[in-house]
Amino acid sequence: MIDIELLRKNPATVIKRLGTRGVLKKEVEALIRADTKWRKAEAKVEQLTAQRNKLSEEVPKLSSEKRKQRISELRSLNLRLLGPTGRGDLALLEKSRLELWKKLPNLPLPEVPVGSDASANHVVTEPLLPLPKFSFLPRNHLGLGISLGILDIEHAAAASGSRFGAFLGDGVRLEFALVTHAFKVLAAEAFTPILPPALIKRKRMDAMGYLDRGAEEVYTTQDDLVLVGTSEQSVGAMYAGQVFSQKDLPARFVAFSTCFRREAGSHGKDVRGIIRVHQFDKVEMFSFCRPEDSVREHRFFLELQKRLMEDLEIPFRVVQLCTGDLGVAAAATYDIEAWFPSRNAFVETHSTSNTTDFQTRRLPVKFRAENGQLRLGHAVNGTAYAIQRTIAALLEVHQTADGTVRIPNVLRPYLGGQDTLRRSDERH
RNA sequence: GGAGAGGUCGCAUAGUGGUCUAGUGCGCCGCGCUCGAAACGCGGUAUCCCCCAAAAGGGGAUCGUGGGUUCGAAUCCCACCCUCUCCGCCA
Repeated sequence: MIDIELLRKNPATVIKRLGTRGVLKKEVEALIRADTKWRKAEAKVEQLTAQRNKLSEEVPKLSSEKRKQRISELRSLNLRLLGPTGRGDLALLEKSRLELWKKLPNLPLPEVPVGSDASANHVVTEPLLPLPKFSFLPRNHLGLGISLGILDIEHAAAASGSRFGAFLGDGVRLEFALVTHAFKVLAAEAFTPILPPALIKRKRMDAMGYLDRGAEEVYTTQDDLVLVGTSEQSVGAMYAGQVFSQKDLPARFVAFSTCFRREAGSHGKDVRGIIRVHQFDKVEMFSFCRPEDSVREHRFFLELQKRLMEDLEIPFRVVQLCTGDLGVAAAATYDIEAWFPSRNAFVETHSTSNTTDFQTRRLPVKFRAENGQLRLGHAVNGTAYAIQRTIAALLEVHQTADGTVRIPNVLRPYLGGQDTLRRSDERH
């Protein structure tokens, strides 16, 4: 949720900044009106309540005659308090105010390029590594994975239908190698490793900003729990209500979890292979920090992501999302896009967002500043490795003419020194 | 899933319808005493929201959560959540 104080004090700024991401002026104005009405009603109800409390406190001191009279007065006062102009009305006003409030996305940071959709995104960094040149027609990750025997779509479909995949053999070992490497690199940067729950309470998911727009992406259960689409949601949810000491910030976490997405709005997109599936695994970075540090923390996350991709020797570029392409909770987002030779294109493998106080306000997550003041924290999240997409990119980039795939140096120690992925019937 | 116990201010505890603006102890902060410290004494020490705002101030809500009874609820009633102990089931 955005800062409603800011909206009250400076509505023009909020309208302008949200306008850059496609929020209509009337949506913001509707909230202002609802807020004003609610505040008036709130003041009125509180005044009646104060009066009620005062008269009620005196009851035990009154003589029995006066007491009867006072109690009947209080009964009628309570009727007013609870009636249509009292608390009932207030509850309705509060509800509609909250609904309008929750619908507004986060304010983009000033440096975010303005644009209406992905076509206005800025390429920040061109690939540092040269794009691979092949003397043969490069195969896609799906064909490679199947022929290497590390990817099984067919049997996964038998179990679960479309948009599912299973890793086999070296594919499994490759996943664990990536996970182990990410945890190793990030542990050295003061990230606390965490294996969080993948099912979280609906209200926590709501606080993280994933239910007001895009709720159709979320798998639900019969138990008021929802499946996470990223462990960012789990880690944020875990620290709902937390008050950190300032000295413990930034509080960094590296999480591994399976992620579940319905992909309801992506009809026909990336249907083949493991680029876009209902279930995937991801190592995720998450940090709670001071507001004045979140921009720096966000850049730090981007640097870590670049390093993790460089370690895999996969060419990539960095894209800064424009205002119109930002997720609901994000104030600024960078994507990393890896080179996919079979597509002759870059495909998103990483994303890192500064969500400022949008999520921490509702969770809430605060910290005790050195002067004793209680303040809202900021939250920053970012992909370390999205396993399926990363393996897909790795297969494509490091494929060779004979159908084998070179394993990047950095991963070999985790694989007992193995340097190549080859068909199981070619081994020995 | 079943049985039992419990959830009150940072921690520990008191509180079974109005004297609770939730007491006490510990911790923490400030002041006093002291060369300094300990001890001692005095004062302070939650969060959210509304009004008015420069500040001060006024008001409301919160005793796990949500309902209910009542003029009035930490206290009575109902439902739920969580923790602990045991049983069952299970990886």
